[in-house]
Amino acid sequence: MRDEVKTPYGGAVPDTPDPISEAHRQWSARWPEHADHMAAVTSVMRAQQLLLSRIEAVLKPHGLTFAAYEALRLLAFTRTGTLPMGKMGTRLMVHPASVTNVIGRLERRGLVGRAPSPDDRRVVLATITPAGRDLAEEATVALNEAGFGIAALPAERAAEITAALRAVRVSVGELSDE
Amino acid sequence: MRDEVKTPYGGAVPDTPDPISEAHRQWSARWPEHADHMAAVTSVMRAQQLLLSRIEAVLKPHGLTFAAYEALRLLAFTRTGTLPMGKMGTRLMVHPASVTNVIGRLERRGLVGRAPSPDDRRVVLATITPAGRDLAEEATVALNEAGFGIAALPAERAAEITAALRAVRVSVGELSDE
DNA sequence: GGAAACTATTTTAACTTCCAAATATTGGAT
DNA sequence: ATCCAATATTTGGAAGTTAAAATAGTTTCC
Repeated sequence: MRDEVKTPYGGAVPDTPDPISEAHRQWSARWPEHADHMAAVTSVMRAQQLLLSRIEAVLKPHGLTFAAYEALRLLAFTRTGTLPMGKMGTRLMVHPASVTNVIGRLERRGLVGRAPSPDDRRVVLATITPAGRDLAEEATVALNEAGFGIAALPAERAAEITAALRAVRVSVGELSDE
Repeated sequence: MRDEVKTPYGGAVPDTPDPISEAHRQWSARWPEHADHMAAVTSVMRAQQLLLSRIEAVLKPHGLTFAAYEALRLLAFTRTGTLPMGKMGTRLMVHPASVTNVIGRLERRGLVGRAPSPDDRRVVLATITPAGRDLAEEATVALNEAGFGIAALPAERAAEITAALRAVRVSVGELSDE
């Protein structure tokens, strides 16, 4: 009886020992000075894919995608539980259209309410409902218990990743160097 | 005259100095033992978003998305320029349906051809055309020149990222520890 | 030789993202 | 007072993703 783990696709298994080292070698042959950059970018892409797939698996039983979870958590972390749509886009760093989309779906499920701002009628305020708060809390507990998909990774390794990637954010100008 | 860079959304600017440190602080207050994992995962997500947006900006003038570029490059790197659809999915680590999708679009543009395998008629072979090769080469040069979106990052920093993320791939079981 | 099991690809359907183009609303300059 | 430029959100459309089901072809094993 085979085990048949039913991996979601983020868990697909490569057919070479380490596809990234492999690609690095290939690149080195023709563009040696760019091979490290290529490998770093590919690593980020692949890590993101793996992590996202694990996180969504944790969230799925709670009926949330990662995008929905982030939106809900953002509102839950706000004192009043309310934020203008535009502000949410900035904080989550996603396109305004995406915010409209996610909040629309959360609204239909009664997890978030939507109302025009009294101060500026162009602005729409999203507000988390009690049900939304409960779900956010529940999902957060689940994610923590799952160690965000990398429970097996020692905390120091995790911190190294954050540090190494800070350089990317700085280089791209998201962060001031300081 | 303001500069108005017209940032694609990956380039949105946060409104706090470092949103990730911020989140780490928030998390530490309630779930100290998970804060590092949370921050690492968030960093990967954010870095991916930033890099993808820069890379797609480089690719756009050539009429390619990143997914399309990867498929084309994979074929171009093959000696014969031909690969079964399934194999492409494995190599690129994407769902078979995505391969069908991307190859379909490339085929319509004459960059790739498609034909059933003579050996096994379940199998469909994708083959890069001369036009496809030219475009792949052109796009690769552009990406190299742009340093894959992180030209400003010293090669050593790039290598650190690859090393740090290898731990994720190992922890998730994509790679054997060796 | 034929039924059953497995494999490869495509289709369908549900989501997500982003961009570009409306639509409103506000606020500043004349 | 009004016109014009900026701002906030939504809509519509192209792409990409995955899961699940449908189709077709191959193998395996009595």
